[in-house]
Amino acid sequence: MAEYNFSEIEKKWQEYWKVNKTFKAEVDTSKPKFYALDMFPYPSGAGLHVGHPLGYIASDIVSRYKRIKGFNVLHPMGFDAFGLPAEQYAIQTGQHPAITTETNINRYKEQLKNIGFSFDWDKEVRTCDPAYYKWSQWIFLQLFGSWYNKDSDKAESIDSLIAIFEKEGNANVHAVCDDDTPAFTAAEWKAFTEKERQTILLNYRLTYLSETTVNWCPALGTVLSNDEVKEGFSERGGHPVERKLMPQWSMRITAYAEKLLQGLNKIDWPEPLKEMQRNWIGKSIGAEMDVQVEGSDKLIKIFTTRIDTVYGLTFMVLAPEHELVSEITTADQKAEVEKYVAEAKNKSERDRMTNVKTVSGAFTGAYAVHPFSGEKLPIWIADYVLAGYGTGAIMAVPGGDQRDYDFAKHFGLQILPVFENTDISEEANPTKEGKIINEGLLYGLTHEEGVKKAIEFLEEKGIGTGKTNYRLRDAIFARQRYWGEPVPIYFKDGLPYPVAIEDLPVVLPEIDKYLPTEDGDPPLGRATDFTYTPKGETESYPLELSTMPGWAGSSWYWYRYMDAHNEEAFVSDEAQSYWKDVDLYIGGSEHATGHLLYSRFWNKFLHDLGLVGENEPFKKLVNQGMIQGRSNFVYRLRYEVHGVATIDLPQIFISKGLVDKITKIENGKVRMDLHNEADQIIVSKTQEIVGKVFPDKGYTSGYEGLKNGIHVDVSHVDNDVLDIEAFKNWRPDLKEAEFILEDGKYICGYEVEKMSKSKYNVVNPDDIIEKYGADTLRMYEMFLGPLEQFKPWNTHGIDGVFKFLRKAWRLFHDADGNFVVSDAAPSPDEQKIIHKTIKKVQEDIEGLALNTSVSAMMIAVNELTALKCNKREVLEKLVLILSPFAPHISEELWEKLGHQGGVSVSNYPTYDESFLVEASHEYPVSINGKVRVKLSFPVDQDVKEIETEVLAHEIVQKWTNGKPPKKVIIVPKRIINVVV
RNA sequence: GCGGAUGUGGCGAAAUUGGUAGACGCACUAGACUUAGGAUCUAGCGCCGCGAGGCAUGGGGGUUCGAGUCCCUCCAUCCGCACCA
Repeated sequence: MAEYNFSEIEKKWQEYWKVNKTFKAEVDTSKPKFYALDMFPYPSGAGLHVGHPLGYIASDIVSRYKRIKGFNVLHPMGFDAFGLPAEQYAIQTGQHPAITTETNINRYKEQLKNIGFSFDWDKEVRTCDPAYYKWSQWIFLQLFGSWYNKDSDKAESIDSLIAIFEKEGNANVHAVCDDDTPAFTAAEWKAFTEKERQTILLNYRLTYLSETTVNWCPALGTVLSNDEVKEGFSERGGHPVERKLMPQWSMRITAYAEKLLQGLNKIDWPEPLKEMQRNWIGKSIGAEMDVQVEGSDKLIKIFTTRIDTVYGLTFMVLAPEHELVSEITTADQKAEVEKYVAEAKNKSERDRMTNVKTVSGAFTGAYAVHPFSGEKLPIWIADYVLAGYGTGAIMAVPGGDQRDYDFAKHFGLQILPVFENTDISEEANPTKEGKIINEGLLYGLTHEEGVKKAIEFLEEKGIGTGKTNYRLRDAIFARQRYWGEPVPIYFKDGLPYPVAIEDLPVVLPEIDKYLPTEDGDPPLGRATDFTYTPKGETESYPLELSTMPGWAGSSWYWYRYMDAHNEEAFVSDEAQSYWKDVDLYIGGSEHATGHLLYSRFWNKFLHDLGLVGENEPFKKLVNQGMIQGRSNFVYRLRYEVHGVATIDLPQIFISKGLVDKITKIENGKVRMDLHNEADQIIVSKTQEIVGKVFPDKGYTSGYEGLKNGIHVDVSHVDNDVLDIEAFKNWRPDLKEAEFILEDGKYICGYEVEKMSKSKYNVVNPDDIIEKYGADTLRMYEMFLGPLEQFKPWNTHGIDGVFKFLRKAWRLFHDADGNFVVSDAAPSPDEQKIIHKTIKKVQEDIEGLALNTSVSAMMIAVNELTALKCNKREVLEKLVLILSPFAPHISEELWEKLGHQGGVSVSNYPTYDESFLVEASHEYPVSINGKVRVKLSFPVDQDVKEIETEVLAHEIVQKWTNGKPPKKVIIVPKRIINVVV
C-alpha cells in the first residue's frame, strides 16, 4: 500500500517552491498587501530547537492563508547577527565573529528550510552585512543631524536650528535638549567659536555625546542600556553592573516619550505588553516648584505629584549627588555630609537596591523657606532621593508619603496630617480623600481643588508651574565592543563630526584580538588605520571607537525587507508606501522595553522626517509563549562500603517511584528502614551488587544523593521510561551502571525547564522532521496549546497529529494506495462537515486560535473517514483549508486532484451557512392563555415538546413577575431571548 | 510594595462569550485482527455509587431560571517594575 511518504513529498515541494520562487513578494498595487513579520533570530551556535519556530509557524500559516485569500503577502526572514555571544566566542578562540556568524546562519537557514516556510529568501537581511549596516549608520546620521522642536512637535533638521540661532539666538527655541544649555543671542552665537557652537549643538541633537552616568559592566567591558540590566546584573551573562560617569553616545528617546505613550492606544498589541511600555515610560503629572534656601538666593527645584499636600511639607531632601549639596552645607555639618556623599557614591547599584529598606541620610545644616507658609524647613540629603529622576530633590510630606514618613520617624522630624480624619500615628496617609485641614491657602479644599489652586499660586508668584515628568531615560547608544556597527563619527579638535553620507559604510576594521587596548580603549582601538579623511582635506582624523548596541540593526529592519537590495536608500518610496507597516508581528514579550520601544522610536523619527508613511510600525503584535524543555532525571545512589573507596563501585540508579518511597534522608544520607518495602528492595539489590564486586564485604553503609536527580539526555527516555542500553552507552563511566527497577522498568523523574544543552533536554526540529515530517511538526506545534502560552515540549503527543495527516491522506486513496476520488455530489452530512470546518478554521486563523483550528480539522477528517467520503468537492476544500498548516501534503494532494501551479494560486473556499442550519421549527406555545412563546430548535435535535412547555411556563412566570412578555424565544432547555 | 496575567480530568487543552463542562489529542483499560506490535480497528475513560442518582472548573460568598464565564473576598503560581516623589 502506497502510504503517506512525507519525506519524499516534502523534498519535492520544497524544491518546487524554491525553483518557482513561489513566495516572491513584489510590489503589486493591484492586490491588497499583507505583511507578516517574525522577530528575526540571533543565530547562536546551538542551532534551532523546537521552541524557536513556534512563532514562525504561526506567521507562516497566516501568510499562506492570506495568500490564497488574495493578498500579496510579504513574509521575510533574516538574522540579527551582531552581538555578544559571537564576540565572546571570538575572544576565547580567536575565530573571527564574522566566520562563526556565517556558519551559524547557514545552519539556521538549513533548519528553517526543512520546516517548509513560505519565506521570500531573496529578501533576507543580515544586520552585520556592510550593505545593511550602511543604512543603520545612515539613520544614525539622520538622528545626529536632527533636533526635536516642541513647537512643531517633531524632529527637524539641525540646519533649521542653526538658522534660528543665527537670526535670534535660542531664547524662543522650544526644544528637547540638555537642561544646562545656556541662553544666548544671535550676536553671541555668531561670536562663538566653532568648538563652542558644536558643543551647544550637541545639546540639541537627537543622538549626542555627553558625560552621563551609565551602566558599566566591567566583566563585559562595556556600557549597557537600562533594558539590558536586570536587577543590577547584565542581561547577557549575568555579570555585575556599576554606575559610572563617562562620555557616551545617547539617543534622545525622551523627546518621543509622549508620542510613544499615546501611540499605544492605536495599536493592537497585548495589553500586558502595552502596560509594560507605559510603566517604562512612566508618565506622571504634577508640578515643579522652586524652594528658596534661607539666607541665600539659591533655589531648590523640586517635582511633586501631590502639590495639594504642600502644607504637610516639613523638610526638604536632596539626592546625595545634587549640585547644591556642597554649596549649602554648613561648616558644622560638612564632615558628616561629605562622609554620607562618599558612601552613597561607592555603593554599587546592587547594594543600593538591596538596602531599600534601610533609612539613611544626613542633615546639611541649611534651611529652606516654605513657599506657601514661610516656615523654616531643614534640608537633608538621602539616597532614597534619586539624582536621575525629576530634579533630584523633593519636598518631603511625611504625612502623605510613606518614605518621607519613615525618614521623619527615623530622624525625629515633624510630621503633619494633611487631610481630615486621618490617623498618621503609625503610617502615612497617601490617599486623596477628604478635605485639607492645614491653615492657609488650601484650607478646606479637596485633592483636585488643592492641586489647581496651588499651581495657580505657584504661577502667579513665578515660583513654579504644572509639569509632567517621564521616567523614561535617554538610551545609551554605544558599546565598547568589536562585533557591532561602527559609529560613523570622526573627531576633529575633540569634537564629533559626521562621516559624509557618500563615504558610508564605515566598515568594521580587522583587529588582532577582540579585547580592549592596553590604554583601556575599546577593541576598535587596535585597528591600525581606523581613521577618516573628509573630502577636500588632507589630514585624517580618528573615528569613533565604540560600536552601536545590539538594537541598532533591529530598530528598522522591517523596512529593509521591503526593498532589501536598494543601494540608493534604506527603502524606496515605492516599496515603503505600498507595504506601509507590519500587519502581524510575532515574537517574544522579552523585547517589550527594548527592541519594541526603540523600533517605535526610530519609526516615529523617520516619520517626522517624511521618510516613512506610518507612525507606528507594528499594527498587530502577538507574543508567542516560549516552548520549554522537559528534562528527565535519573537518581543515583551513592553509598559507602566499609574500607572501600566509592569510586571502585559501579553506579547504582534507583527508579523514581522507589526514590519517592524511601524512608527518609538525613544530612544528605538515606536511612534505610527494612520494614519499608522500597528500602528493602534498594538495600538487598545494593548488597547484591556490592557483593558481586567485593564478595567479602557484602554490606553497605550510608546512602546519599537521591534527592536531586541528575539530568539524563531526553533522547534516551521515552515517556519517562529510560532506555537502559542507550543510557549505558552514553558515557564510558555508565558502562557498568546497575539499576533498581520498578515493574521491570526504570522510571525517570521530570521537570519543566528552559531548553538548554547543559540540561540535555534540547529537541532538535530536524530529528522530529526526519521521524514524522515537517507538516506534522508544524501542526503539532500549533496543536500544543494557545500560541501565547508558555508550554513544555512533549514529543509524545505528536503521534496523534501524525495519525491525522495519514488519515487525511487515506481519504484520497483506496486500500491498495491508489488515488481514488469520486465526482459524485456530496451528501448533506458531508456538506455540513466540510462547511462547518471551513467556517471554524477560517475564524480561528483570523483570531490566531491555531490550536483549535487543528482540532477542527481532526474532527472533520474523523467524520469524513467514518462516512468513507471521497467526494472531490469535499476533499478539494479540505486540502485548501489544510494547506496553510500542512503545505507539503496539501500541495501533493492538490496536484493529484489535477490542479496545476500549486495551492498558492488557488482560492480559499467559502462556506455556506445554509449547510450548517438546515431548517428550524418554531412552535407557538400558549402559557396561561396569555403568553405566546415561540420555541425554535434545529431539526436534528430530538425534543420533547411537553417538557419544553413546562419549563417555559415556570421560567417565564418567575421572570416576568406576572407581566406578559411580548416574545420569548426558547430552544430546548435554553431560553435565548425574551422581549417584555 | 506597585502593576499585569493565570488557576478546568492522570497530561496538553476545548467551551459559540451567561445556556448539555471536559470537544480534539496524549496516556490508560478492555476487546478484535495479527507470527509479532511502539501497526490498525472497536469500545470505555472527571469523581462517588451495583444502580437510580449525587458531586465537580483553586477556596468561600453573591447576582441569575441558569455561572468555568459576571460581582465580592481569600489562596496559589507566573511575569514585569521596583526608594520614580
